[in-house]
Amino acid sequence: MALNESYYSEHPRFHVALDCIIFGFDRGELKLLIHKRRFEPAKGEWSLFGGFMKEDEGLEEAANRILYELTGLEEIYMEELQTYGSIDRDPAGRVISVAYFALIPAHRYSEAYSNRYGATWVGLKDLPPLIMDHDSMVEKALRRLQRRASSQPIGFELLPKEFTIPQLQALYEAIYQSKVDKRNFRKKILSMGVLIKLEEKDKTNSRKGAFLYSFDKKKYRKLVEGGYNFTISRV
Amino acid sequence: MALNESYYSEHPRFHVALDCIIFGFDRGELKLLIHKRRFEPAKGEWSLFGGFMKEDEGLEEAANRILYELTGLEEIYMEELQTYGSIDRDPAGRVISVAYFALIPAHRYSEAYSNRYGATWVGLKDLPPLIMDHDSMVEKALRRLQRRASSQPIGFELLPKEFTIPQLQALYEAIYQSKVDKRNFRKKILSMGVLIKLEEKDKTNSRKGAFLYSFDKKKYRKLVEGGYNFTISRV
DNA sequence: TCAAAAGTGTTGTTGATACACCCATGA
DNA sequence: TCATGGGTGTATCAACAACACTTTTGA
Repeated sequence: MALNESYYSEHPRFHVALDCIIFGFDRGELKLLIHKRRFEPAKGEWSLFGGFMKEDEGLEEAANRILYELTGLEEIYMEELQTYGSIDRDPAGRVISVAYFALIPAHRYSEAYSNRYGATWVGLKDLPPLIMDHDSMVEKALRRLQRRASSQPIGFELLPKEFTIPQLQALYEAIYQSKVDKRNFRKKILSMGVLIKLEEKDKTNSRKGAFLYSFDKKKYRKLVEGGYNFTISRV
Repeated sequence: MALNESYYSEHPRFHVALDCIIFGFDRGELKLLIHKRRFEPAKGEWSLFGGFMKEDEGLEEAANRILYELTGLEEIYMEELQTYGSIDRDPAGRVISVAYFALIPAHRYSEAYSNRYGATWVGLKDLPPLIMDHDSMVEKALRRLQRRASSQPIGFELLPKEFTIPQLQALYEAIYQSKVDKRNFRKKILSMGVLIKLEEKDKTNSRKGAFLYSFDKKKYRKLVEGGYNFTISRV
């Protein structure tokens, strides 16, 4: 800190906040975890989850802390989305906010946390207006999700360890917000050879039941090392 | 500011800096604009260009200011790369740095600025070690540039308004760091219909001379609106 | 027995790749 | 006249898109 003072002290300092755009997939719908803000300004309005960075933590660390506090989950998929720093983005003062985009397996998110923090899963189509620039963060996050989903196997972050192909397809349809051809989808995803077919079927959605699969992370890693490109086309 | 005090004042504040990864293309080589740092810590070592954000400017504004001060150029292609905020990234104190990735037409960059700021164009392959986490910024920026170049027509940001196809191809080869087939490249780029063939030839590189082209921005915009996807494959 | 979701192949089209020779020109 | 870089076309292959019927089973 002594150094800090001597070299940089003539420069202004800013509050640094983090906002998390948290996606989940539940009942065939892509959802966002939001809540009603509990402090001024804009108390009571819908908002993303966020918090201020502390003196003794790094950025990523802070984002992980906030996600952990909110969900009790660790090792969540998370990446930086963008940093927002307009002068007047927060009416209560100058705040630089780093937006993070996270995917959580909704089934692992417990109600207990929901009650504690007033968190609510809201379908993307039923999203209320959010405070400040949070709407544009969500918009950008969705575009990022769409791009990522088509070039990296991140869909699996949103599903249980064991899932069916129709479930996976429904997830992609929710992300792309468009229908996908059943046969082509199966062919493509299975041809990559990164799904492990299990013995059991899941019968919650049909009488016939659909086979369960799991994602073979190791095999995927090897493919990537060999230059393989995961792609699921958008239309 | 009154509000700021009342609501947020219990939270710490941080220095916010910006670092610019500035690419240029000159003599068939992809280059980076760097300089020897003029203040402590790490004075005299190679560094990206950067600066601290001021109280009365937004993030993008600050990035544009820094680029303008350094190059005298406006309307430069620029996008946020990532925000770096490890606790110990700067030995002199806690600084959150937002890294920006910029493309400038090297031919428009004047020597005058170079002298004033000690700026130097260095080929990517001859890059000296940079201070702090700047090396990883550059690495990430290069990957970003490669991805962008293959899906958006940003190559033109690095070339003069009028350029030849061999020049354009050399640029792509420099970005991808690999050779590209001449005939396939031509076919692909011309089939998109966003290049306008001019009358003149450029004879600086061959006796025969190569026809000059310019990029048709309007046509490109229309194509994009119609759902067109610019792609130039990587290999 | 029937409703509802799971599962299955083929064909045409398109885009990517690989590849070798002639052209124009100034020195 | 020749050395240098500019310019051109075709054939093969892989990936994508379109498309309709059968299977299973619980109610």
